[in-house]
Amino acid sequence: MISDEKRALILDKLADHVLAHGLSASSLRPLAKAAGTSDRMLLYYFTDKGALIAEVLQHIAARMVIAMEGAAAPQPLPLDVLLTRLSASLSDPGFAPYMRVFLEVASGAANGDATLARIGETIGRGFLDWGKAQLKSDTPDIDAARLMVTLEGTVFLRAIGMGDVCRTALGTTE
Amino acid sequence: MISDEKRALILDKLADHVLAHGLSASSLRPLAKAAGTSDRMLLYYFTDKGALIAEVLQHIAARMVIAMEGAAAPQPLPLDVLLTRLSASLSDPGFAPYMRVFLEVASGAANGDATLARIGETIGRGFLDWGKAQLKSDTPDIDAARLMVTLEGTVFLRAIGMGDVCRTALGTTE
DNA sequence: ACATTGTTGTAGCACTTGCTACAAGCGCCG
DNA sequence: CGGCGCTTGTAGCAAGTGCTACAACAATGT
Repeated sequence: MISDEKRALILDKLADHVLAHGLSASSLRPLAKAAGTSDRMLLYYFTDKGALIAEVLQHIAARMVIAMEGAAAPQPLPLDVLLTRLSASLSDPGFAPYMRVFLEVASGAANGDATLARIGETIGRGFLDWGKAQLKSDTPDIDAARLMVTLEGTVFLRAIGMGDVCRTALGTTE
Repeated sequence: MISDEKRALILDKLADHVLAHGLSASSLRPLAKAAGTSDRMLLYYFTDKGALIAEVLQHIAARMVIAMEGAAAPQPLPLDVLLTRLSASLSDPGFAPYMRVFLEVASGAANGDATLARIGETIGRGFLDWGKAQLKSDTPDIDAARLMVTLEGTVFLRAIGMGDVCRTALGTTE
């Protein structure tokens, strides 16, 4: 087998590459080069390309959770305030890559990839729960769902150059 | 050159294939088979794969506009009513394929494909205007933006199996 | 010292990708 | 009829895809 540290190190570099270039540019040889090894070895470590991608995405999700904890507000906030705050965070250059791959995962899932669908849902549910914890609301479930829907909508629209529409919808100027 | 009718007929079949199988499964040879011709001929008709995809997506967008006109309400509706109506329409099996490729276009755009970004924005702006025309509102621009953000959010979330969250956010039961 | 086991490099396979060279067929005008 | 240009089929290329066979190496325990 392989040592856990080495595996974690490789996963880290693989995650970097996927976050920087997207899933569609993540075939075995580029990934191997990014991780400082060979495609041959990647398959030795992860058996399958599917398994590899699954692990890398889990790794990326874990990183995202950590990044989100750093972005958490000190106390719960009402929906509209949280919306503008998080909407700004999501377009932050440190955070945008996560949204890009999240979007790519969703697209793959919509096209029938069951693995991507499963991972996407896991990430999404985590995000939803995290949002609910940030919310000050009498109806936390409903508001968390609204938060989530709106935020993913802005991710979608910003991807096609309609960030202005997001700003209009949220009533923000910057 | 090629006759306009023949071109339109081929575009139709290409659009069918893209709507059914997605952009990622739309390489030249499958597309050619779907259109009843050869990859050689597709490149003869469209010069480039990029140009081909661009034309097919425009064609798909035009079809979507027609489909949306059929789904228009007889008179303007307030935001919340329109939201539940359209949200249901978007998951309709006749409409969902358009949302799937729209999502794929957005994902490609987010990953740096300028052509997809341009086409995605064109489609999105058309959708936004159409929504505004359906709205009964004192602040049509704001409400149209909110409509759009929310709808695309539901498309995103449904792709990863979180349709329940969409229902919670919109307060619908079915 | 030796055999066994785990790790790695080299080379390659079978396939798909977008695209092209070449030539054969086609109709059309002189 | 002859030539000319538009259309189309055959075949193929160079690059990239996931994956594998095979052998060499290193480590390790007996």
